[in-house]
Amino acid sequence: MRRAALQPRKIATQRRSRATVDALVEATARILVREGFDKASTNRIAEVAGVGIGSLYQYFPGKEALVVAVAERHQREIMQQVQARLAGILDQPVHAAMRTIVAAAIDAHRVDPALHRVLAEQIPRVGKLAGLATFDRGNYAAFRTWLEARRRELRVADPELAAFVCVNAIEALAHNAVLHAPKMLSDERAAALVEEGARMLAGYLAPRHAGGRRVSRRTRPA
Amino acid sequence: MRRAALQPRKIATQRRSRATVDALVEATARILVREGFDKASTNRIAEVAGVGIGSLYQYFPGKEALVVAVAERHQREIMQQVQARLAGILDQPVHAAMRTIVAAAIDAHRVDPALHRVLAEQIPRVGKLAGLATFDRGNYAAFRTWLEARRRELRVADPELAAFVCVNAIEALAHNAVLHAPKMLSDERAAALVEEGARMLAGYLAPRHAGGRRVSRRTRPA
DNA sequence: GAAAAATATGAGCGATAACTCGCATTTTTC
DNA sequence: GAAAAATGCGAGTTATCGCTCATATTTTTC
Repeated sequence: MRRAALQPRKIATQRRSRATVDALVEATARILVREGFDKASTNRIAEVAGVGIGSLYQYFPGKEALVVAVAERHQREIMQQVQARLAGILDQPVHAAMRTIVAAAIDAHRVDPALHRVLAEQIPRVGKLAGLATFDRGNYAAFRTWLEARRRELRVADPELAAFVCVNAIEALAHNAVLHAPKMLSDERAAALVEEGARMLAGYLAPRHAGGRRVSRRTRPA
Repeated sequence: MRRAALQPRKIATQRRSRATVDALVEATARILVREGFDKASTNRIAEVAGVGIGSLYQYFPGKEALVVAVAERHQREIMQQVQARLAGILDQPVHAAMRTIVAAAIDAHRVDPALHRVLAEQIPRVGKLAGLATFDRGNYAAFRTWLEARRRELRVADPELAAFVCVNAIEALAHNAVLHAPKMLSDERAAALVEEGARMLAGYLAPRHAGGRRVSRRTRPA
């Protein structure tokens, strides 16, 4: 009788209750992928999870919270897969770094394409979901940091602007290749796509010498 | 009693009934923008349109059809605004052409940003909606045609791949600038954004000389 | 201007959703 | 091993949705 009466939702998580929560999140993900967002009612989620509806509402205030939990789990998986690949990026020349980033972005979208699609489509509706915002901001900030670290080798007048252009281009390329144009990723073509994307970005950031050598003595007195 | 009994929906459109249809479409657009997709129930649409629900179902088979009608109207408005600007593109050098395209894409998204956002978010859910598919395919095909017409001046090994890369980059830039980063479009910065995008694309398509002059005698024996 | 066709209406039906609450079962505590 | 907490349950309440249909009103036809 500690504080169970109030704050009826999402409180305790010890022992088996953890299994209940996991089952609910897993069921939500399955339904989102196999039956679509509209079929993911709280009643159905509980049913698929093999859990009573009452239990669902003990841990989640509603359907949105379940979807958020699924999105966060998915994001965690992507992050793990991607961050390892981006570790060595500081030691690579510009063009190679871009190749790494584009390839990593595409692979990130391939972690669970069906789920990623549903989440990407539905996230805007789900209470503005801080999750995706965080995710994108993270990519954006990381890229900006990389840009500024390499500013000497590049020709970037406005890092914020350049980061905006690059991050959006990379994300769009990866997203649409995986979700809307699978033909672009069939073996031979996949490598070509990565190479083209990398060439575009490297050419944009370091115009004259694609290799990444320094190119002009200064970008501006500022 | 021509054929009214069967096919009860969406048949006749003469005289005042046209006004009813217009009122319904307009009401749908208003609700989508002001209250969101979820609040756009058929009952509410009819209410806002000042029309009985029965009338709604005489012209539209359901909510989806209303949303499709709104999307088609929005797309028509965009097309009118954009096609004029892209007319002179064949006479422009590569870099200038890219500038025109990027600027046109951004302006297209500015026709009615709030509505565009809702439609972009909800369209994936609405019966696969042929509308957007048509729209994007059109852009894609048009760009490919332009690419092949200019093949001599460019360095494009695979037009399909290049079109994919460019169209996605342009669309993402415009979409996110207008809908997620309005700060990028405040007067001075807007021009810079267009210029950066154009530079990236032109550099990608015609690497050595940004101006658009010919650059290599052939891309491949194929 | 009367019959017929077209158009407009809205109460209400059936379905389904989100969510509650009183109670059963399991686990922990001492 | 008994009391107490934690956890699990699901029939039932409330709300809203999409949609129909019998009927009323307007317009057209001749």
